[in-house]
Amino acid sequence: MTSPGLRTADPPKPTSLREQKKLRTREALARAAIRLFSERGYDETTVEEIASQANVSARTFFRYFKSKEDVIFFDSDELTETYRESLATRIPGETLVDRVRRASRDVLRVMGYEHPHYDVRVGRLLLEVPALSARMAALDAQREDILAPVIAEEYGLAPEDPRAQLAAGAVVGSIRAMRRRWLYAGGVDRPADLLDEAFMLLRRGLDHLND
Amino acid sequence: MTSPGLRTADPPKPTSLREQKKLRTREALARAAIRLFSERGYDETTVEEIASQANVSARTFFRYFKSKEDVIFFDSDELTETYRESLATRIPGETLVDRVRRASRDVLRVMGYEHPHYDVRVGRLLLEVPALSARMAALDAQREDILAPVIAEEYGLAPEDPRAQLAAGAVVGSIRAMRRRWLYAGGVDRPADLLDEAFMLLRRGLDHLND
DNA sequence: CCCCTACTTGACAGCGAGTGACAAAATCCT
DNA sequence: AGGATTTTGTCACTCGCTGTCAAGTAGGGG
Repeated sequence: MTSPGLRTADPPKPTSLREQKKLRTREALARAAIRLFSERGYDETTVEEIASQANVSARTFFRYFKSKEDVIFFDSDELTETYRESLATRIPGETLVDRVRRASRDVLRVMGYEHPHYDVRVGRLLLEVPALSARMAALDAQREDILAPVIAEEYGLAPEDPRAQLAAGAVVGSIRAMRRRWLYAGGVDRPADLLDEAFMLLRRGLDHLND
Repeated sequence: MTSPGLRTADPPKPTSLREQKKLRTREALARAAIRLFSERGYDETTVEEIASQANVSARTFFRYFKSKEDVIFFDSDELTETYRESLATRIPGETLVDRVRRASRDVLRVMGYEHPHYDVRVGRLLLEVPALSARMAALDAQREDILAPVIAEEYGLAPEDPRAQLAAGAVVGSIRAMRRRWLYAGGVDRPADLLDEAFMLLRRGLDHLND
């Protein structure tokens, strides 16, 4: 609904000389931004500086990213799609909780360890900088909306049943809590481990939804 | 941590002639802002216009509110305190879930029906306008931090036990989901009713935390 | 009643994010 | 190479927000 991403017409081989340069510029901007953000903070970094580090004008920055914060979230559509597809995939014998956990882990896997959100410094910015935490909240809401009908179907409820929406909210809320813990409780744990712990605890609660 | 509110020194009778005028100005600004926001949207309303409606300069607006969005959240500290105190109060025979529900209802009660957040139009802004949803997320996180040790104590866990934090995240996530439902599913239900439904469903899940 | 002090306000200047318009430069195609 | 297309830089502008400073206003003491 918000960011169209950069996935519009790659069928005709996007590897023209022009496209390569664009890709390099985009990456240079993203790298510079993330480095500056984590070094000096978000508000303390101006778009002018980011653009300068990528040997480009500030105006050009906004041609690649809709906003300053977009440089952190430009691949969020891809991750959301991964989540949706993994949730849609059913593996025989797999419980609902396991399916949700698999989907969450798939998202982490697609992100990869070099993803900026894996950086604890950047991660904290996601919670502390209003513009970023707002995007984060929107993404969580998006996942709730994806998850709710899946839960509803599993329990034979209507897609918009409030109980399913509530359960989805609880699941996403749990994940958010573990994310916060990861970022503030030393930051030593791996996100995937905390995720596992969350789902281990969620299983009992969620399994009682159809009492 | 963010907004000091307007609750600093009212013991020595804040009803001097000067204070009265300040209060009226503050209220005029808040009313004008909320009216303009809900009529024309947040981004479409400039601080200049708000100030003008209150017969005051834009500079003065920022003397009363730290930011444009603060005009919506200036009483959030009071609500957080209500939540904290209600959670700290134990009523004999009351279960934990009932206690959390009571605290949430107390917050709604203190807000009162004339509170801007009761307005569906304003409420949607809280989810859609980045600056506002970021504040909302921060408030939810704050409540999680208040709730987690309460849950921990109830189940004999350490205050920072991840299970308690996760449960708190689930509870707050559930409430957030019901809030979203209230704002988008027609907006006919009363928040308090959805809250009750949420806690009815939460009871089962939460009661299995100490398996 | 007046003046002194403290507080409040308005006007101005300035910064950074973001956008529209237009011209210059790079790239692509033939 | 030349023309069409795309990308980029520059300029100018709006709006949120802040610092500064001078002017205005209320309250207290003489």
